[in-house]
Amino acid sequence: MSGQPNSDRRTVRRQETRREIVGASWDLVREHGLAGLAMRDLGERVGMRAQSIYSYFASKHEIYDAMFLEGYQAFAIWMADAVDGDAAPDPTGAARATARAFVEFCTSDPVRYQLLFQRTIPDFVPSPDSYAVAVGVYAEFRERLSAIGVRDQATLDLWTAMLTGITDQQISNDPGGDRWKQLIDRAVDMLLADTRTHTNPESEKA
Amino acid sequence: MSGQPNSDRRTVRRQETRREIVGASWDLVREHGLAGLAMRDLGERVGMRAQSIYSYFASKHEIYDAMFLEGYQAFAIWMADAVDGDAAPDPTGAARATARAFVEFCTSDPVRYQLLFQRTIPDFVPSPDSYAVAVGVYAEFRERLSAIGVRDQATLDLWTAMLTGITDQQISNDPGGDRWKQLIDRAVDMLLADTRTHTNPESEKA
DNA sequence: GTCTATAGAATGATAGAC
DNA sequence: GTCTATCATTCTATAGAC
Repeated sequence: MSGQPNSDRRTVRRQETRREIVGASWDLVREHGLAGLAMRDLGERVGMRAQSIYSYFASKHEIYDAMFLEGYQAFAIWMADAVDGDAAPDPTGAARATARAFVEFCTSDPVRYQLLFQRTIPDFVPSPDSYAVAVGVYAEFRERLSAIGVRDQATLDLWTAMLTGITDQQISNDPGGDRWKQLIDRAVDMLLADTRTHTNPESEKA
Repeated sequence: MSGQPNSDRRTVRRQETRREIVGASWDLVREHGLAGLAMRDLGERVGMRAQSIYSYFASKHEIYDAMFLEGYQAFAIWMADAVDGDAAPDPTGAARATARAFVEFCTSDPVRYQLLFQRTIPDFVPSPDSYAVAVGVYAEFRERLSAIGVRDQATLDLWTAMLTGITDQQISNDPGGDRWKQLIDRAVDMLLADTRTHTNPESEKA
């Protein structure tokens, strides 16, 4: 039959354990903060000694890297799902849906937001592979905004500032609540009006 | 003449050294990040052993607390100065000046912004005294926005989200530049238009 | 692959001589 | 008030037995 069945099984088992370790890491950073991830705690959580984890990941940064990659993949799926349901909605509706999806993704898991979109872990740099995925996913998001009418850089910068501003305030000053989230639609309307004023219709086709 | 001249001199000398330590702390956190402040480095910087600093501050948190207080006092002065120059400007001009002053204060010293307006040092809680000063200064800022026409909570939240969003993006993605800062006037115009739409003229006098 | 043992480097803070 | 000496803790990571 197929060659090296033992080897395959081992590979599968190994991948499962790696996933388990990454999953436990997410739990721990949600409890103790992103920088508070300790190999000892992690080992205890998955039922082995801290040193044994090095059989699966060469370093702690490699674990962060796996989380970083997983986070961006989750972001791509989340944003795709958020638009699938709507069959050709009006422009305002589409813009609101995109903005809501983005803020909801970020605030639903503050630590993940921190890992993906803020620079807060000392000395952590994503691997080239993970970074490439991140860049691709970000390009998708940019296209989504482009479809809404956000095309030039300055306008895009204004949108990202507004949406991350709402996100940050929500996370910092009303975690678990919706004090800033409920301002999303109002913010989008405001941004759309501004965008239409500042976008030259001629250059839109460029 | 006056009693206890020796004691007075000692007190003055002591205050000077405390100031020197706090100043060196600012330098160090700008170099190594807010969490990267180490007592050993600090001692080296002020020309004494790390242990000797404990004669001036009971703990590292007490040093953070002194920086926190100093930062809010600097904020109050900065914002007051920013408006003094303008003799009864038009409403839009006043709003722009306030927004520019706020963002400029924050981006001119990212670590200070982090200490004052973000929650990022593990286990650091300002002392009641310092916190009281912070609350007072924040109330002043709120009044300043109220003068611009920002009175209800939701509108205030939208303004803070926009201004901190611009600040965060500027610090994170274009440190030292002005890519987001140059959007301030546009953002203010946008916010003012929105604020006038959402504010009931009747309730403004309330 | 998991363990014990341990290296090696930081850190904040205290005790007590001077 | 400053020093030396030192404690106590925490952490990542490696070596080698089993």
